[in-house]
Amino acid sequence: MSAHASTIVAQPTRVVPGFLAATMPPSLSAMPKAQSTPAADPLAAITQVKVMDREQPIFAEGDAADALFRVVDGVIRLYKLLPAGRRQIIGFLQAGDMMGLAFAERYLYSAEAVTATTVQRISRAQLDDLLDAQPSLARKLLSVTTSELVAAQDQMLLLGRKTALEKLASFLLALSERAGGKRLVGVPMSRSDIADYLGLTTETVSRGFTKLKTSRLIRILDGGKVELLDHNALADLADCA
Amino acid sequence: MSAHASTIVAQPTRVVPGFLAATMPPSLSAMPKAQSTPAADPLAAITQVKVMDREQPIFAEGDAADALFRVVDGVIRLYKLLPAGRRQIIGFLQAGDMMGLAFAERYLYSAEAVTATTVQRISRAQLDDLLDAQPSLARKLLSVTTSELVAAQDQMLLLGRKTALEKLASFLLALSERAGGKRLVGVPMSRSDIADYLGLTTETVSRGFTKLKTSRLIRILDGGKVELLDHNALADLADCA
DNA sequence: CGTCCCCTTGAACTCCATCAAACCTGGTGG
DNA sequence: CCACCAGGTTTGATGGAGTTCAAGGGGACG
Repeated sequence: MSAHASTIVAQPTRVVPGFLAATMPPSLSAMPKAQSTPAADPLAAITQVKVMDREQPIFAEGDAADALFRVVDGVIRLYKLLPAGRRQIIGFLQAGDMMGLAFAERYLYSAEAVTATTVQRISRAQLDDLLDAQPSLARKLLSVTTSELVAAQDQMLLLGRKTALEKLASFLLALSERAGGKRLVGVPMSRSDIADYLGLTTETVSRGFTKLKTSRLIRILDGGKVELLDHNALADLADCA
Repeated sequence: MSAHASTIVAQPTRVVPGFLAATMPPSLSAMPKAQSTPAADPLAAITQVKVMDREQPIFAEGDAADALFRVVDGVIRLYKLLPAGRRQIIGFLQAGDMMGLAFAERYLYSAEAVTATTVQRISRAQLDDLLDAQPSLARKLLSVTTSELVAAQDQMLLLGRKTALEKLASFLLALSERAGGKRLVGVPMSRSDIADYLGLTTETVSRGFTKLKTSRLIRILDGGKVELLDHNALADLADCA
């Protein structure tokens, strides 16, 4: 089940961006400058760093949930499966995001690396201790979780009430926003990942990309990069009909 | 916008079920026996009780988010709208559930009473004070929010990857579970509410009910009650194809 | 008793899924 | 170094689940 062939390092030599990096500002994802905020991270003391290859499993739905994880670098997908094999990707995680923070015995979704990834592993027991010792941490976690809930609610609106093209436009804009609003957006996940995130099929996603391309709203570049040519038109598409 | 024609009472004379009533056990919703757990609720001291008629607005997306609410009795719907008028219901709230717990300036969804409803209003400022005074409260709220997040993820799976009939079966089972696993489930919301919750149309919901009825999986009774005739068959439908 | 609203049912359509095949691309081994 | 191969992607043709449009019940309330 969870045979992670990943490297486990004792403790990171450099401190990662401040604890709430991903959720507070639009996230300066993957900042390579070393220890910028040395005093910020209350979790740093109890983390193990794991480096993972792309397409590697991190944990699976149903595994004992004895740890949670924070993404330091790379992209991770969280997903749930139906018995028939249908997959719904719950979210893509990037630097600063956390996962596994459910107070349940077992993980309720699976996690896999999309790209080569570095994560911090935080044991549940140690986190509980830390929560006792440092009550303000609970408020930070509450804030993080609330943000996730807000994102989940937006995704419900998308899944339940948007058309294929609207979903795609929303997705690209969300990626762009997450990366700081750039015109050039990295899209490291496959068409089938995108499809399973948006409740579509790979074919429909592909056709959507083609349509956005021929409509001059985006340009598709090498290396999984997409250029947003008309941010406004995309935004119109994303929020409306 | 937010012209609530509701009664505001100073302070409840009876204490409502313990703080996490709805999320911890399958929820003994609406227990009419008076003050059962007198010492349990840390929020009781800062709440105002509001009694609302059915179909009344509580707050709207975009309103200043200066309070959060806990449902004492009745059913409430939370929803988001797309400009074109399409509606996605984010959730139905019942006794014990909370809403408005987003650390944002403004509400990110609208809330309306489905049935006649009693809610507790908790001002944000007072909650913040209470969180300072009583740090353990943050952990409880974290736990509540995490449960909501889990539910939201399940709903994403439903919206993205289930068929109309599977959605309906899942919905009925969730209602039943929430009510303690009874065969007889109260379904106080309209077909159109259900449709907007499941990402369908009223017509499809209606056809689904008919199909479940003719398949002998449910029976539709008066007063918005549904009897689940074959729990197993429904569960098969709900989790799979 | 009438009216309104919700629910149900029917018929036609449409968007997206499904099935199928060609295309591209990066990695591999000869 | 290049041909080959495997995987993902794109494009095409067809079909179906669910929507849309439309009309007919049925219950609650005045």
